[in-house]
Amino acid sequence: MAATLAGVPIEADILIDWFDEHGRDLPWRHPECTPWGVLVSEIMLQQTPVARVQPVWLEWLDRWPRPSSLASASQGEVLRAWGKLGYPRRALRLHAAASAIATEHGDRVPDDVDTLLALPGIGAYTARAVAAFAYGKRAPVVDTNVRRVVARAVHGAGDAGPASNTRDMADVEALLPSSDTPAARFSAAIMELGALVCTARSPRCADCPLTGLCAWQRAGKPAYSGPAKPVQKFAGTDRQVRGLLLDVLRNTSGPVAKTALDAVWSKSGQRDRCLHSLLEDGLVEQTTDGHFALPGEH
DNA sequence: CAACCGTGGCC
DNA sequence: TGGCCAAGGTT
Repeated sequence: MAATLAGVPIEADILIDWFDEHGRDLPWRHPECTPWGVLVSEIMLQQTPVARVQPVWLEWLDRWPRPSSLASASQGEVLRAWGKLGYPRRALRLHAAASAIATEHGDRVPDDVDTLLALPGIGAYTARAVAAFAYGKRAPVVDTNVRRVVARAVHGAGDAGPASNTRDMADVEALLPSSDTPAARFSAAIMELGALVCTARSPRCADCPLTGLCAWQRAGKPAYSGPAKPVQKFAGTDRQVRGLLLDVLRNTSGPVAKTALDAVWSKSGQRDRCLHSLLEDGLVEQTTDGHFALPGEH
C-alpha cells in the first residue's frame, strides 16, 4: 500500500521542488538563523500558530541572541516576553533549557537527538526538528502536519488517527531520503505541505504536487472513519482561570494583592485551586507580605 | 494511554 | 455560535 511512495528519491524531489517554490519565507528558515533561533521557534510553535509566533520570535532573538542571554534573564521577564503565546510553562522550560545549554554545552545548542531529548520541554518532535532544521540532519520529524499527509498520501485515510510515536516515526523513516541534506529538506517540505495544502479542514488537492500519487486521492477521498478525536474544552476550565490569573500579573509591574486576583473569577474554590497550581508550577511566587508576583520579580 | 496545560481565529 | 484547529510535552 505504501508502495507508491516507496520510490523515495522521486517523491522526495517532487516535495522538495514544491517547497523551493511555495515554502513560506519565515525568519527561522533564513540561512543566517542560528540553531538557537531554530530551537526558540520550535518551542514557540508547539500548539501556537505561525502568525502569532513570528513577532514574538523576532523580539526574543533580538533581545536574547544566545542561550546564555536568555538564561541571564529572570523567569518573570521571560514570562512577560512570552506574552500571550499560551502554555506559559513552555517559556519556563525554554529558560531552563537555555541555562542547561549555557552551562553544560558551551552555550551551543546540541546537535544530536538524544542530547536534545534530555533538555526540558524538548520531546520527540522538537529534538528531531532541531537536528534536521538547525543542523541539516536526517531524522524522522513527525508533527501533526506530517501525520496528516502520511495518513492521506500513504495510507489513503481521510485523516490521521490517534498518534503512535513508534509507528508514525517508522512511517516517515520509510519515506526519508538516505542522506542528511535531502532528508532535512524533505522534512521541512512535507511539514509545509501539510500546513499549506494538505490542511485539516479543506485540503487544496488541486494545488498538491502529490496529486496522482496520493492514496487518498486515488481512493476517492473517503471521509475519516477512525475514532473520534477528543475535544478539549476551554471555557470554564482551570486552563482559562490560570490564564486569567497570570494575565493580571503580566499586566502589572509589581506584586499584587490577592484581591486583585480574586476579581478575575467568581468561583473562589476553583480560583484558589488554580492559584495554588500556578505556585506549584513556578509560574507565580508569593512575597513575604502575602502578595503575588511573577517568579523573580520582587 | 489519557488528561492536562493557553490563546485566538476561523467557518 | 461554538466546535475545531494550531510546528507538542509532561505526568
